[in-house]
Amino acid sequence: MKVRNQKYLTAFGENLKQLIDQKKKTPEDVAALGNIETKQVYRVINGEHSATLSIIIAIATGLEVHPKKLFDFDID
Amino acid sequence: MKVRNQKYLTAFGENLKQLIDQKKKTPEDVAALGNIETKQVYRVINGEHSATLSIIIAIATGLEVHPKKLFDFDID
DNA sequence: CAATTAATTGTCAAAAATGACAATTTTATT
DNA sequence: AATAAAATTGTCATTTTTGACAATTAATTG
Repeated sequence: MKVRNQKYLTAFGENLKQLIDQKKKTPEDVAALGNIETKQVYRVINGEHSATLSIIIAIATGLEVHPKKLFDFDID
Repeated sequence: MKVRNQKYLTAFGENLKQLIDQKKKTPEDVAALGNIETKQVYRVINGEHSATLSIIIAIATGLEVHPKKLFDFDID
């Protein structure tokens, strides 16, 4: 992965994890509803990958939240 | 490109274009400030690619807007 | 309208993300 | 503690994005 903004990716993953918990879902639930691999969800949670827009939208779909919710946090 | 959600990518690009105009910037300005290639910005505007989170964040940086602004629109 | 500059797109190698399944680790149950 | 089930991570081939620069098209100026 291009380490352009690892800090942001980590924060993004933490926020995603919180949202999943708040929704009382599991990464598997999200993946199933979003039609992607479970591993992709974990990769994003862990900040391992700079996920593509397609995956991000799929996760929002699987989470049943508006995509902007995934970005509704601040760093530093 | 994986054609998982071309419709969304197109809408995302249109929204981005509007934001750039509103900010009275050019794709080149955004790219320069975000430290990415100008072509990347055009690719996203045109919905050609499912851009990575890194690129999306770089664009938000270059635009000087909060990343969630890039997702603040609805489809259909 | 020619010439110069700015804006946008093409190309392709290199790098990175995705998908599919296996493997491992963790958690729950007895 | 052992077993079974669930949750999380590893691997690697395939597909896709990114970066760098060239090439083209559009806009502006003289």
